[in-house]
Amino acid sequence: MAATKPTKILSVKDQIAEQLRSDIISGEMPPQTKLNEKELAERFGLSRGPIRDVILQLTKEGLLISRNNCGASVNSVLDPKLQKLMIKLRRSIEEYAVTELNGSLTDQNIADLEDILASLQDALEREDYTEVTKIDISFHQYLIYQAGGEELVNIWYPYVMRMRLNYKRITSSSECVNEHRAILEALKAQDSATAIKAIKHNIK
Amino acid sequence: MAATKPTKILSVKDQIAEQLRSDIISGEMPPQTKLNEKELAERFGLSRGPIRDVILQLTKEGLLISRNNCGASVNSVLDPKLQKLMIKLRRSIEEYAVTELNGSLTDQNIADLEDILASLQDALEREDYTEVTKIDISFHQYLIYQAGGEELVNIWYPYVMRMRLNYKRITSSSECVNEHRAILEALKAQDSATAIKAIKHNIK
DNA sequence: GAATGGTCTATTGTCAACACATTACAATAG
DNA sequence: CTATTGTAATGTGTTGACAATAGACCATTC
Repeated sequence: MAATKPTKILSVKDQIAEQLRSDIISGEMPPQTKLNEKELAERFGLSRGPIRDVILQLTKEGLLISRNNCGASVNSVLDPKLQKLMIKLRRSIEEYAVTELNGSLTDQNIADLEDILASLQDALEREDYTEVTKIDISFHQYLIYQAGGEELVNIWYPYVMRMRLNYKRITSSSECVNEHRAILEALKAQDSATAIKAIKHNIK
Repeated sequence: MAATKPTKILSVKDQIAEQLRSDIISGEMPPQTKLNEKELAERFGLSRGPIRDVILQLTKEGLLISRNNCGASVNSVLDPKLQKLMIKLRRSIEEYAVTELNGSLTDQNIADLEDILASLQDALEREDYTEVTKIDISFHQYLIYQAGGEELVNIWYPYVMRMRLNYKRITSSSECVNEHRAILEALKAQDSATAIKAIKHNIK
């Protein structure tokens, strides 16, 4: 069999969730925007059932806020104190990940990460900042997943989402690629201390 | 108008979720147990819709694990390394909470907490350990909610659930009440350092 | 006998219609 | 004119029926 790149297969709900997350992160749906189930169902050509599932999921992720019988709306920015706490927690998780991964990354893993960095660079040059944000997240997610599997991704994800919600517009300079490259290089060199420093510097 | 104690009103889904959490924490549904939607729907006298919502919610909380088209099952215990990480993260959150709450608890808050401790004592004497666990959680939840609202509770909750999943049987000695009383006393005395120490001692 | 392929059943995913709650607005009483 | 109550419209919660899928079982082939 040809060693074709495994095409990611996503469930319907995951695709909808992905789309809505993009809309929220890009600022297309600012905080307080109300989500109408019927409307969304028509937009995606589905019934309300799957939409409701997605809304529940995004609510647990912290992007939306729902009240009984009153629907869901895009969550607003966090209290600065809570924001600081979230940054601290996310850092703890990512420091754990790079520590855990130190020396256990395969050549394939490194190649994958290089690919992600390449597409990050590409998106930056196209000035597609929504895409930049998504790729940025996927770089971190790759590390988290390798270190702790789906379980760890699930507890990590809400922090990223809330942080993204707070910095509406990503400060997308070329630093972005450099910061991530620094992390990758430290991991390749199996230099745990430098990797942690690089992660800390990237998460802010 | 009479100042009756406000009776907590829970949505149907929240009640189902509460029941399932109890079943899982009590060990009645050990890890790997498969959840059958139709079965559960009949048990609670509902259709599958709300049940599906609850399953999704508990999955996000980490109690269940779901795969596409294959249903959900009770999640298994964590890798010890991840468990240690979760304890660290939960401690960070609770330390934040007691620090934040220092000096800002109202008399009503303190009375509420005293009430919770009283029912904890009561449940212990009845040797109803599932109830003990639930009240234990509600004590902490009260603090978290006061410090950071629903938002903070939502990110805190998964840690508690996963920790409960790991210690199948609560080590329910009378220490349990004492540890919580120590936290409350430190808060009453507005002694932040002692409160943090007490929290740290309680979360393990 | 092991492996491949094809049914069959149990269970989940999706849908459209109905029941109910909430909100906004209009009608009425004071 | 203001406050309260009744009513209509909008949108969410729930339901039961239908479609699609995964896993088990059996037959067939090499």
